[in-house]
Amino acid sequence: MTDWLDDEQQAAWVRLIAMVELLPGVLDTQLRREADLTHFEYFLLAMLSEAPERTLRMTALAVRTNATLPRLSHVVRRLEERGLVERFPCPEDGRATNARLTEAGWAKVVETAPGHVATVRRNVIDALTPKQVEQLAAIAGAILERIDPDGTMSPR
Amino acid sequence: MTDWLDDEQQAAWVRLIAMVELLPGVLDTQLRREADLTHFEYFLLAMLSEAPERTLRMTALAVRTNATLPRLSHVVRRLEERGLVERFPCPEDGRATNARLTEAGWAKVVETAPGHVATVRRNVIDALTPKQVEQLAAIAGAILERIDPDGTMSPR
DNA sequence: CGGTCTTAGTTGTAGGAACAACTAACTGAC
DNA sequence: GTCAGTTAGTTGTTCCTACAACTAAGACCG
Repeated sequence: MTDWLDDEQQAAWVRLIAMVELLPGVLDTQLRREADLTHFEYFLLAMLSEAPERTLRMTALAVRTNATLPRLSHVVRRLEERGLVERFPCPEDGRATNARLTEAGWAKVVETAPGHVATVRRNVIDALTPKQVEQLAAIAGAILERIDPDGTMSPR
Repeated sequence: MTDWLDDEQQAAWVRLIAMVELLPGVLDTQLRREADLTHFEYFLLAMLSEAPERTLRMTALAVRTNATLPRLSHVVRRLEERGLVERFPCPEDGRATNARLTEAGWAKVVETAPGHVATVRRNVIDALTPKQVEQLAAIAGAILERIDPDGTMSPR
């Protein structure tokens, strides 16, 4: 076995895996229950809500949510069917499509955010000391430089 | 908005989300390419490989891999069809089923582990200082106490 | 302009995961 | 013993995601 992990590394890795495996489920479950949204859908709506005109090109939205274009296309279609998002062709570029948050979509975000933030606090932030929060930002940043060198999802 | 996150917390959270969203894909892609396994399947085989007799009851395996029993049942069936695992009824309890790693399954783990460990090193461990590896273990441990209080996945 | 290449996005399909419903086997109370 | 309740797993359905194929529009080049 080439170059195995030592005990310290092994411990960090096992816990990281466990966390990475469990955290999405925790977030999805809460959002599912309270807003009938997956975490990905919520995140997508949140990205739109922060954009100018609450509008983004599909490609830009894909970058911000770290989704492939096909995946995004499916998800946006479903959200459009629920009236939370609308699509319209981009005037400047006939190939492009814009996605815009509807009023209902904005209301959904506003209504959903507090419960979501509370979940994040309860399960992550409040579990850590302020020092650890700072460390976590640095650690996650370092790992992202490896797995997401273009910084598409979290600009650095 | 009740009790929002401050900038420091926000930064840590955004990066954590990005990492949690991207890391599984990185692991899955490498294992898929080199061993035609998902990370979950690899992890399952690895758990079996460390168990006495390379055998575990389905329920015990579900706990260690943090899977629901239905999910585990499907995955083990597929692995059994590929000859990597075999199932047999537990002699002591007629309800129970044991899953055992076959020779082929063991060989698969042995052959796959080095590449997997290299990926883990490249994308995570080597991105961090030894100090940060230590911090990561503590941070992930603290979060797991919230999201996995029974410590099913990573015993503490 | 006509042909090729690239970019933007959609659609179709196949595979995995969550959830619910079901079966089989044990356990404990009367 | 037998009947209610619990535990162990499996099976089936629905939804989501990844991957591949396709369409349409702009860009570049002669």
